[in-house]
Amino acid sequence: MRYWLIKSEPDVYGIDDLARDKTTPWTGVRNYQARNFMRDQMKPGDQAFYYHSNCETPGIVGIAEVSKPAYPDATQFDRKSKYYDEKSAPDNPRWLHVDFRFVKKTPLVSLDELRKHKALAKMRVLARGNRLSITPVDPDEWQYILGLMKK
DNA sequence: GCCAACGTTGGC
DNA sequence: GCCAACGTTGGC
Repeated sequence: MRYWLIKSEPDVYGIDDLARDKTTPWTGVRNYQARNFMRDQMKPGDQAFYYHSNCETPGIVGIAEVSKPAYPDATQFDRKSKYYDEKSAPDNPRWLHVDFRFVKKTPLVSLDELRKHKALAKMRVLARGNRLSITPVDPDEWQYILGLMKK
């Protein structure tokens, strides 16, 4: 089982939306690295920190769990979707995604807070200029952050 | 709203 | 296969 961090903008689809929907297809990822993580490494049961980006206080706000392994993203074939990709062939879909299930909301662990801890210094999400919306989290980092939430 | 950093595209 | 131009991300 692996740990992840997934980013989402609260104005687009935040933790409260996931809490309401219970599960959601993680569609719209159009980055090969992020796709490969979902396609090649994510398994049902994997846990992910839910991170709010592009908002007043960016940071981790909850936990989600992979509920369905990767399958083709329907939005790539939908001409009306902003995620439509004319270069993707139905018999060889370019974009895949997993489903996530809501686990729980957590106390906010802000980006500022994450940066304060040496144990987390290597986290991909903290790297300068990082834009990847799905990043792996080490088990040690996962446990450490859970610890921060208990304080 | 600005802008640095990054991924992708396309001309050559 | 290089690399300039472009579009997007996301913190501030």
